[in-house]
Amino acid sequence: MTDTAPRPTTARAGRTPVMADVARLAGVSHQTVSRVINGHSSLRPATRARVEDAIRQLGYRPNTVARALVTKRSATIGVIATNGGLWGPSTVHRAIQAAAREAGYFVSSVNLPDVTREDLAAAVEHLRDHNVEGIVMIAANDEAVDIARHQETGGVPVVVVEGDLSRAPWTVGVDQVAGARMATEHLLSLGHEQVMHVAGPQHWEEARARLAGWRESVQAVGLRPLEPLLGDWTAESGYALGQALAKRREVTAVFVANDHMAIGVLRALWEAGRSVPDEFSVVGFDDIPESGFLIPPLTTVRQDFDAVGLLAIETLQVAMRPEHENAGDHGGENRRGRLIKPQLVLRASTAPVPGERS
Amino acid sequence: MTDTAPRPTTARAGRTPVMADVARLAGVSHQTVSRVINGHSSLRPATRARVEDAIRQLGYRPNTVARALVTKRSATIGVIATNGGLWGPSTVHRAIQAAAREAGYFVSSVNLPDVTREDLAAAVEHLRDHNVEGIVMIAANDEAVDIARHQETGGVPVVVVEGDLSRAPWTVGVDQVAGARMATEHLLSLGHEQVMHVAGPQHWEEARARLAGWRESVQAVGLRPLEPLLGDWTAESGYALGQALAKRREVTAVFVANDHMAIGVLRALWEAGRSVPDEFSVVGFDDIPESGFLIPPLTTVRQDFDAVGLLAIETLQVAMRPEHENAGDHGGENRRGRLIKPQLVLRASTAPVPGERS
DNA sequence: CTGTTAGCGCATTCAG
DNA sequence: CTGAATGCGCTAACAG
Repeated sequence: MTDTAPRPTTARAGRTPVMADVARLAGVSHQTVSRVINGHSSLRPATRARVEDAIRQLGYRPNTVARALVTKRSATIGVIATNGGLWGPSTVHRAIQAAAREAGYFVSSVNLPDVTREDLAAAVEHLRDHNVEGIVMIAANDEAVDIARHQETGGVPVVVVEGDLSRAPWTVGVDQVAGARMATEHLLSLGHEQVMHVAGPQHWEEARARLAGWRESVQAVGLRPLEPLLGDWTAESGYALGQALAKRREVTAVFVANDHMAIGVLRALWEAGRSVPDEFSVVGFDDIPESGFLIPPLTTVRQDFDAVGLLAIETLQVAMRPEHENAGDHGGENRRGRLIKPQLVLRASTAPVPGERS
Repeated sequence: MTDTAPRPTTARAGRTPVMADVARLAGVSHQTVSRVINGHSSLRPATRARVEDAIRQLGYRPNTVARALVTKRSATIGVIATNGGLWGPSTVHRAIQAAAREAGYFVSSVNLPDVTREDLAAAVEHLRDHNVEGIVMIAANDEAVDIARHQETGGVPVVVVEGDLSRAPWTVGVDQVAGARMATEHLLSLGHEQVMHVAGPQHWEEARARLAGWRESVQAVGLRPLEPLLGDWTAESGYALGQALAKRREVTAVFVANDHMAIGVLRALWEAGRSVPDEFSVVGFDDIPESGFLIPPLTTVRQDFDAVGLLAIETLQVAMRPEHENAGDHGGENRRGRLIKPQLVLRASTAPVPGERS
């Protein structure tokens, strides 16, 4: 910017060195430098050493932007997060970042406050503009999955993180239905005659899956499922729903769709004087770090988010391979996905129904 | 990739259109296209309209990578988060993303699991490689601030988010000391003879600032501060420390450095049979969404993270202006920063000391 | 007001 | 095994 007299035959001081500077110092052409950087095999060890020396001396670092311009690759993947700071999605996000770094990818994230179709589309465009090689969508609501399914990404492969393999060609996640069943069956096995469900917002696939798992389990023992209570993932909604729940003396057990809502439920039950677990059993979902320290410590379903992150990146790498370029076109034939099994964590918020010994 | 016969005079089908394609369609030079895209003023409305039409027809989108190569700007800012999923930093992170988008920036984030000097340096390099125009560091521990202070960023301005203006040239954050004082003074005003402090990890500036605020307040009323209990931000550590705390009958009030630890403290107190707030008062810090639904609802200090995010981006934009290029060289002369005042949220976990009417 | 000429920093043909 | 040309898609001077 400020050089008025460029000196073409020598590295200009104070400027970040470019490949040509290295070449000059090593006494080779700039292609040769390019070759050692990209680990080309056919190079005399001596020249390679000279070049590497020069690189070190100059503190040269390849310009990723220039490289991306010519290769049309960027070694970066995009992440679209559509969560509002929820613990689960945030944790997955971090796990994905870590896994991506491990795999040598840079990651660019877009956090969407609202999850309208337009915002989502804009995020994809944004990421495409930056030449991302693949995209991971976290906490996909229905709109997000639509975009992924319809391949409205200009050929950029998308891996969706959710608990239903049937909606997008590439999916990874935790088996939500299985988790919900574990929770519900645990409650049932304790002798509870009915198990209520405090559900998450039904435009989230995870919420629907947990509800489905609960319903299946209840029906499996010949019961007619109660009308579920619908929350929005927050402790506040859990509290409101918990107040209603506390009044229904015939109910003695509830499976709450996440731990945050469970906190609200616990509070409402406590306020109403219904002792947990003596009179009432509660199971959550997520195993947030605080769950073991609530009053009482919460029995819940743990999801291995690190595994999800790893799996997401692995899957994306497969999806990015050229032979899968049109994975979406096969209407599901080409589907690949894997769900991780969750785990029930037993704590003090569940107990046999009063007056029973199960 | 697969075109074997490029047709130089016409837009190749199936390829994403470039500027030249638009120019051809509009019957102008590609430079003119560049001008309408960059909102140049001197353009005949007619030509501009023709070009815009062509852009729309072709669905043309400028190639950001190519643009970045020549302008050395990228319209993206980097965010380095060194939190392990803590609620505060994560929330700030989202707020920053939102504010950056609003300001027209793309953001690339790097989440560091470990916060070693090397990792931090690597993250900075990573971001520089991608031509970020500025960097925001969240939840800076001491190593992070060192890097920012010593300008080891190759000229890329860095804004640090923390509660101490004196450590880095550009800082934004919440006034931690003020928040801690509000919490402690509230407890003192309730008539408690002593206020204990459960502190965060002392290599975090926030933790030290909250401790300092507590200590100041205690000393201000002529008391000798007790030896603080040191935790690590987690509910688990809060629980362990809370157990020790419960045994000390002379203590009736505690200011806990964050809400997560406070959850553990609440649980330990409850287990030990020390009723909150009747026998014991507890104040937290953060106001996580669950705080109002704990047993009992937690009195705490709320930080306006959205404001922090906005301020961070504003500050970064100032720092990125050319005249500030060497802000770090002035050894503090050039310092700019602003702290946002926190707010005490009164709930049910605090009450006058037993047998008093304050 | 618009077109022409360069060149950003690199990888990719092709020659030797 | 290495070097010389060519161009990725765009913006920045300069002309006109």
